[in-house]
Parts: sequence; C-alpha cells; structure tokens
Amino acid sequence: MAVTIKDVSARCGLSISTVSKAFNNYADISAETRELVHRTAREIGYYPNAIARTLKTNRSYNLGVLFQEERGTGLTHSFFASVLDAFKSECEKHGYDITFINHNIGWTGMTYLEHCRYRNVDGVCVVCANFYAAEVVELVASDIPVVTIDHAFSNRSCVLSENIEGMKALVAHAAALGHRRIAYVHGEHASVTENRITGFYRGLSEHGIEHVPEYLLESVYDSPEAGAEAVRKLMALPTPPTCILMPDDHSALGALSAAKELGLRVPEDVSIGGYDGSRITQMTQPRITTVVQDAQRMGRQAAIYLIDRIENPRTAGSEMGLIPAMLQPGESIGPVPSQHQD
Amino acid sequence: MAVTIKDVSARCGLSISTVSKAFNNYADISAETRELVHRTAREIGYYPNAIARTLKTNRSYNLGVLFQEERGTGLTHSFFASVLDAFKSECEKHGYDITFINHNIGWTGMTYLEHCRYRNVDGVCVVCANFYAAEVVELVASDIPVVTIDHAFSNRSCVLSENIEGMKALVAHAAALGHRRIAYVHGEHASVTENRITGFYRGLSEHGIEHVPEYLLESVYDSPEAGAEAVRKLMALPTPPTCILMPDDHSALGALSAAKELGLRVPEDVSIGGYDGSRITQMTQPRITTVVQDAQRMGRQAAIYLIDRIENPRTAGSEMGLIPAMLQPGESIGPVPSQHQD
DNA sequence: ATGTGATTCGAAAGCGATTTCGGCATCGTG
DNA sequence: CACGATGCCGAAATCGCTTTCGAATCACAT
Repeated sequence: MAVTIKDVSARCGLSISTVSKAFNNYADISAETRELVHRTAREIGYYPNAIARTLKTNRSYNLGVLFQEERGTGLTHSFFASVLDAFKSECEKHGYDITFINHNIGWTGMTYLEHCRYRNVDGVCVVCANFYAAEVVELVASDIPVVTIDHAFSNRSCVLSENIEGMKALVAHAAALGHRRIAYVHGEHASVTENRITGFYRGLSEHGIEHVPEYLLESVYDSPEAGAEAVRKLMALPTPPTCILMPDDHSALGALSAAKELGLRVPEDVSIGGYDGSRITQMTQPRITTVVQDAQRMGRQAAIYLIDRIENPRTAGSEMGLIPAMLQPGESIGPVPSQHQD
Repeated sequence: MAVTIKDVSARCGLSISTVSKAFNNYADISAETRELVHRTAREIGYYPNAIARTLKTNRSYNLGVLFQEERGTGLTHSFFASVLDAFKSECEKHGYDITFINHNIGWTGMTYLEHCRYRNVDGVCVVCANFYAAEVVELVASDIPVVTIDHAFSNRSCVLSENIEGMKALVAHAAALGHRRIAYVHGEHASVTENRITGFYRGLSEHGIEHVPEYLLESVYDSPEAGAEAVRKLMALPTPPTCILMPDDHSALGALSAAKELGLRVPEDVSIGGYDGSRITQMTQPRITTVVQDAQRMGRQAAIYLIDRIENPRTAGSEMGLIPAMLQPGESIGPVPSQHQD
C-alpha cells in the first residue's frame, strides 16, 4: 500500500542504501543522483516511514506530554490548554510530534517511564502532574530528557511563571487602593501554591500589613463552587476582609456569584482578585482584576529547552526559564469602602 | 539500555519466538512457560517495544487527531477540548495513544494523509477542520479509518450533535417567553452552522413567527468581540430584536458586555442566548441560557466508532451517532419586555 | 516396533529504514 | 605505465519484534 524506499530505489535504478543516503544528505552522494532521488520521491509521493527510522536510529521525533489525570480537568483547563497548544506548535516547527503519556494505557499497568520507553519518545514535558508522586520522580530521574512546567527539579530544565512577583503585584495593587484586610484563598499543595503564598506574605509585609491567619484559606484550583464556599466563609467572619484574592480566574467567577448571593456588590462592598489572565476575565461584569501568566511563552520555552536538550545532549545544560507574570487591572478590585477604612 | 525481548528469552532459556508467542497468547505455548515468561518479564521490567511491533504488524495502536489550525484556537476552545479529552480517555482504555496530525511538521510539506502514513496511525478522528479542504477530503477518502465530528461524509462514521433540535428548543424557549423578534447571530460556514440555521428557521415557523432577514447575521465562532459587534448592529436597527441568539457561549459573553455598554439590562431590556453549555454559563450574572452539547459523550462515541472500525474492518459499517443537545435555561433569556410586545 | 495425532517449541524470514565497510571507476602524479 | 588517492555507490548487517512452518517429543493405539 504505502510507498517505501524500495519503490524509489527501483524506479531510479539505484540501491536502497543510495536512496537512503540521498535523503540523509550523505557526502558521498553526487548532486545529480541526490536530485534524481528527490525528484522521483516527490513523483511517487514517498516519505521515509517514521516507524522504521525510529527502530533503527532510536530517535522517534516524538515528544511525550504528561498531564495530570487524577482530577478530570486535563485538557479542559484553559491555562494548561494554552501551554500545551504553544508547546505543540513549537514542537511541530522543529519536526516533532507529540503524544500523551499516561499510566493506564489499555490493561497494562505501565508506569509513566515505561510508557515513554514503550513509545520511544525522545523527551517528555511534564505539564501538570503531581510532582511528588513516585512515578513522576522516577521519570524525571531517568535518562530521558525532561522539562517541567511550574516545578523545578535539580538538574532538569524547567519553565516557571513568576508566581512570587505576580502575587506581590496583586497585593500591591490592592494595598494601593487602600485595602488592608486582604484574604487569600489558595489552591492545593504544589510549588505554584507555595510560591504564591510566599508572594502574598511578602506583599503584605512590604505594605506594613500584618497577616491574619483566618484570611488564608485553602481551596481547590479551578473550582468555582469551592471558591464560592470560601468566600461565604470569609464574609461570615466577625471582621470580614475587604479584598479576597482567589486561586484562579474560574474561582474568582465563583467568588463573584457568591458575593452576589450575599447581596454584596463588587467592588463597592468587597473586592475580588483572580489569577491566570484567562479570556473570560475581560468579559465579566465587573471585569476581573487578575495576573496574566504568559501561557503561550511558557509552552514555547518548554519546547525549546526540551528540543535543545535532545539535539545537543553535550552542550545543553539544565535551564530554568522564568516567565514574568503581569498584573492586569480590571474592575473587580476597587477602592476600599469608606466605612471599612481603619 | 532498554530491556528487549532478547533479555527475557536469555533469562529464561527460551527462544525469542516463544517469548513473543507467550506475550501474544498463542495457543501453542504451555501454561507453565507462559507463566515463566510473564514472571521474568515482570522481574526485569520488560514491555514489548511499540515501534518494533508496529513495523512488523502495521498496527501502531496510535490514533491521529486532526484539529483545525487556520485559526489559532485549537486546544484552547473549551468545547473541542472537552471532546478531545473524552476521546483520549476512551482511547486509552482500549490501549491506544493519540497523536496530533498536522500539515506543517518540520520543513516538509506533508499533507494530512502523508503525515498519517508517516506515523502509521491506525485511524484518525477529524475533530474540527475545514471539512471542505482538499487535504481533508483526501484523507477521508483514503483507506485509513476515519471518524468525523460534527460533519458527515458518506460511507464514514461520524458523531453529530443534534443541532437542529437544539436550536429549535432554544427558539421554542424564547417563543414561550413571548419573544417574536428573535435574531440569530451564526458562525462561519460549516455543517454545524447550516444545521443550526435550519433549526432556527424551523423553530420560528413552528411558532408562527416570520423571519426577518436583518435578524440573521454572520459572525465568528468563539469571538466575544465579533459577537459584541453583531449585537451593536442588531440593536441599531429601526426595530431591534428582543432576543438575540449567539453562536456560542463565549460570543454570548461578548453580547452581554455589549448590552451593558449600550445601557441595556439583560434580560429586562434584551434577552441573550448562548450555545455549547460551557461551564462559564453557570457563573455569569445573569446565568446564560444555553444549549448543552454533550462533548464528553461525543468524544467517547467517536473513539468507540473508530476503534470498532479498526478492530473489526469487515463487520463494522459506517455509523452515525446523533448526540442529543439539551436546553439549559438560565436567566439571560427572560420574558419579553411589555412595551415590545406586538 | 511403527504409525498417528496432539502438543510444544525454535529457526528463520521479514517489516522499512540506517550505516558501516568495501568495491570499482576515474583521476592525477611520479 | 603503475600506483595511490578520490569520488560514488552497493552489499549486508542490524534495530526489536511477529509469524509461518517445520521439528521434536510424548502418548497412545495399532
């Protein structure tokens, strides 16, 4: 069915080896024969079969992408979808395809690492997984080139969003508008979360605001419902916060609707902050004040690091890309209500 | 580096063939040796290499996914991301991995079909492409099993959302609330669009509403900005509509903010309808009345059809899955304002 | 003993490519 | 004219696995 190298060799009366070498730009092929080979290849629609080539060369031009699976939201998470999209585009530019890595393929109980070997991927991008899981650690510690996003392993390349600075900027913005009772609803345990909490603390102290333990609440990323619940709890405190920073934009949406249920106007009665900078923040009323993470750049950078590591195993070291996050003021964080100023 | 079948054969003193046959459940292997092979395989961490197996059997257990690329929004489109997510999960259950198919891989100008052959995919799911493009037609007409989503080719399996019924239900909902000046802002040319327009017309006529040409406007899917612009145009008409149905939920968001800019309350002054049933519709104020498309089920069904076709090439015919869409009432479509009733 | 059938295993070819190494012209040079 | 150098190409091994077909063994009936 498919046209193979044999067809090309037969058609131009050359050996298989010669055709192969013509395709791989070997020096011992004359310009004319190289031209002949390429021409006839084009005529009969020949492309070297990636599978056969991989078997022989051990280079698949295929990259693995590891997405979290414990929670359902893999691809549907807009931030990670953007990262993946950019990663994919950049990979394609360099001739790499991508495949998802998982650990429940078929009946077999393959680990992530085993799945990678099974498919012969040249490298893996760990996008959003539980970085503390044994299986992930095993993969990262293996000889397969790895790049991680939003988590740093020693001796491996990674791309990080500037979470500390981003969070500090958000707190500074709120403080500049007079807020001193600032609450932070954070997501689950992860590097990202730790860094944002650090940024939150630093932001507070830089503006001489002392931290109230009740104002730090754990919630779940990307869950409007959990976000709404957190807001209800906070507003039920004896002295509720005047500004609530949420783990992400979807949670902020949940916060907005919780506020409405409570009869509170945003930002007149309470201010709400988001994180991520997803498109929806610009379409809500009020527009959500958020911190934009440059997902496109993160995905692109990850691809560049990974491919560099694959193609230049000696020279390429483990790089760490810090991608700046930018405050995007909306209307959901406003001046502190006067009766609340202290 | 990697452990091969040879290692297993050496370790248990059996030939390579025997090990292979033990793994593939051949009948001429005794229960004891089969057990021995599996045990030692487990001990030294052996998994058959997918690449080598593919080369020999011409079955890659790899499925291609074709996403639109002309516009940037591939993975970031929430509806398609959901479809893909479900497709992926179902495939993994059956032991298939998935790879993205595109036509600008590296420097080579491969067509979609060539890319599929290059990677030896067992089948392809065309999710959101320009179904009229020559390249796509070529792929669909080839011998590679194909399933399409939201577009039907003769003699190929497909999964369709019930767009006509969905749209009719939406119109009926608006009509029941007294609306007779109903506008429809539709997306670009595509089967989906045609069907929804058909549903729109039918809905109107079923309720004895005559169609006003100015009330049918073309916009772009998933573009709040374009949606907002369409709303501005509609509301500038001599007799503006009382209810505007948008191509999707994101566009509906754009419509909401356009209405706000115009000083119109939703739904008191004008009603807005969405489509898709994405999560955000439940978190806006007002909540958006929309039609839920069961993206999960669509993706799952596509995977089932495709794998069936691959694994049972004789018996499996070309199936057509119609997935019902369901009206999800929110608050953005309300009763017609009294001064507008005619 | 011999033949028969069932059971279990191994040798070897081959999937489509890459890559080493050697062969054969051709050519310049002493 | 001989000889080594150079340029160009092909034979064959190989990657890790599947699968056909024949061989070996054993039991059992003849």
